[in-house]
Amino acid sequence: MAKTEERVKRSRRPTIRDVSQLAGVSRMTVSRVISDPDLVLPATRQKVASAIADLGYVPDRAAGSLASRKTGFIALMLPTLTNANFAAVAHGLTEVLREANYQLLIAYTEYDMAEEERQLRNLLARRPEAIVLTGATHSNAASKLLLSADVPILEIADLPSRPIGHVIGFSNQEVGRTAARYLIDKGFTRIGAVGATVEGEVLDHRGEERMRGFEDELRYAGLPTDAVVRHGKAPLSYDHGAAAIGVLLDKAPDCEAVFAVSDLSAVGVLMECQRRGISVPDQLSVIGFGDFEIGRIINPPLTTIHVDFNGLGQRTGKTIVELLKRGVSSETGRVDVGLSIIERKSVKT
Amino acid sequence: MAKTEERVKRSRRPTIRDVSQLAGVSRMTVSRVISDPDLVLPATRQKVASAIADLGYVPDRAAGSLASRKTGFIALMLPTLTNANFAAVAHGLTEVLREANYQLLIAYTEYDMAEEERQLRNLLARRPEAIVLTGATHSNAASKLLLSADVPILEIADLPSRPIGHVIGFSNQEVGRTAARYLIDKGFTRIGAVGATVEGEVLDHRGEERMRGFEDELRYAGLPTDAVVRHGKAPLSYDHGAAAIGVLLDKAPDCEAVFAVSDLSAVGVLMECQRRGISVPDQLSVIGFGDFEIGRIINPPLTTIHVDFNGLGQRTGKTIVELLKRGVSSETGRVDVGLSIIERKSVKT
DNA sequence: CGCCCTCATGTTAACGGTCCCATAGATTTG
DNA sequence: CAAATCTATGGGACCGTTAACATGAGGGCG
Repeated sequence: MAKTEERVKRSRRPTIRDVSQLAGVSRMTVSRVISDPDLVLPATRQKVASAIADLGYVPDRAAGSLASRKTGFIALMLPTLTNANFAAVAHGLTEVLREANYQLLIAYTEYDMAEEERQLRNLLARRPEAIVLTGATHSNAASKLLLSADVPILEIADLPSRPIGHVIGFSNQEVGRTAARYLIDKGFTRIGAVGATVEGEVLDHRGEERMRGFEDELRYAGLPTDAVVRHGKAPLSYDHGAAAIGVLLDKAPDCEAVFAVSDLSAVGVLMECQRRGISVPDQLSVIGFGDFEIGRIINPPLTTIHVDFNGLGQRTGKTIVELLKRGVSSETGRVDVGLSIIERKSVKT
Repeated sequence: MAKTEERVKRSRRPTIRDVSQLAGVSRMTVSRVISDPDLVLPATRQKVASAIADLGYVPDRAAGSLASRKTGFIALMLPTLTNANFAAVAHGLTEVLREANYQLLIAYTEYDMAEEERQLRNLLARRPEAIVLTGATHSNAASKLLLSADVPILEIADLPSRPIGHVIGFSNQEVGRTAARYLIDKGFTRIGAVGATVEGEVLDHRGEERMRGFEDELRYAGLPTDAVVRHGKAPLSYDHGAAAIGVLLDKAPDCEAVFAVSDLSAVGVLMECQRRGISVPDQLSVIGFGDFEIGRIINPPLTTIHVDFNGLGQRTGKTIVELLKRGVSSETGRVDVGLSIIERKSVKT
């Protein structure tokens, strides 16, 4: 009178065992109805399905993960969620992964490398089947953790020279260079830029790459780089641009054209110029990066460098699905999704 | 020569067993070093710690969850991630939950109720210890699932009349009413609004509540509601506002003041007005909702209704931590975080 | 000096699924 | 028509961890 009849336990969540008993089949059959119904006779399937419905059974993926060694998690590490382009990446990624029944595990680092490491450790404990990282700069410890994780690693939104996994991205340096070339070709000679500072633990590597590319190209053209201003810290936003352009104009009042490492900053620049009565593009030309929606709507519409972030997310998702379908493949792909200039009205022609 | 000595298995991930053998202690001791180090003698702790480091051991939370019946997951369901205010909620929530070592599981529905149900089922299979929902309108099946989940449910960013769990939010109707009252008090009599349509499965309940509150207040004041325009579908954005104000002005060219259910739309309205040479606020006053950063930076700065979304997220996080600490408590709290008008320059005084 | 505590650690049995193999009946095949 | 193959289902071990209880060594105390 012990063992068997302790159904007295008041209302825990139903398990697969409860379902199997109610349906009069084995646990394994229930499991099959859930994960691959075609293996089960329609009549049996029906019995099981109604037992599931009656009990309100919801399978426990933690138990399933443990047994099958597949968690269905994909880890995504972002600098921040409060940036439309990163959100777009997450969005595109989800779209694709949803279909394949993967669940995204999102962590964000606030551009802080120590935090990245902590977050990574947390994520790894969940045994993701693939790991997606934004940007290519990681601490040593982080790299070691990643390497020993033994799952596909995807580095996106960058084009690192020494990647540790698959790469799907674009060159942030090239973004900077393209912006510079564009302005130089328009005939400007007094050219500046605004970005974030690079001190401390909290920094925006990808933005800094864009700044460097920009400076390189100015130098290459024999132009001065003294109007390239690093001000405030990531994440960049409208206020950043408004403040930074002030600093820039103090330093170089004769500046004719400016590159902002983010459209958000660029919009801040535009608004500050309106306030100061500086006409864009007549007195100052502005080019941004990111092609945020606001740039299209603002007056004057913002000339910017576009990258298809949503598509980048989708592409990453497809790669992951592909990779996981055909087992481990350690050949590391490298995809450059490229970039394009969107010419609008904020640069004088 | 069987059983014991099959360490030949080439390099699976190390388990707690490997660590315990290397450190010469039991598995339980390793477990304690990880989850509550104070229970273990410093010397032992040290041995274990270095075994962990040597092997690069990372615990498997799926196994841990199964055994301890605690997953450390908190589920968050949002309409979309591409909205700064929802992102801010996620942000505030994470800040708090990080400390307490919970991992956020984010799902988004694209304002689609069928999708909400699917997502909910996925989330539930992960056994979250609490579930956070935005908005208070759910399908019947979803409500049933939620109720039987037997974990705290928090409904946020709304103030439902018949809540199914804890509520931390504000009244979206009150937002609409407040906006209307503000414009009425300013002496306007020809007042309109722009929001999204309400047809089909995909809709923005919370936005619609704001519209209703607005209409109610107009009616209460004896004013016509024919300039309240529902156009396009959620998620709202800049383009929405630009398009919707066109529709509104066709219908009611004499409109003096307009409420946009989202700042994003409001900014679109402002920009479209600039393009059409309509002076804001001289010819048309505009008030928005959400206090998005862009509204502060734009010219003229946007008058809007502010809700502290980041704080709302934090508060939600704290409530969850509190709730989980002191075991199940089924008393359902109700917190109104309130709202405030931010007067800037887009409404004529 | 025996007794009882406390503290550090070990032992055992779950947790809720799925993998792998076995089995019995139905169906094909030479 | 016996053997081989296929189909639908079942049985048991196992995934990696922790809860709960057991154990044994040391310390304080009357």
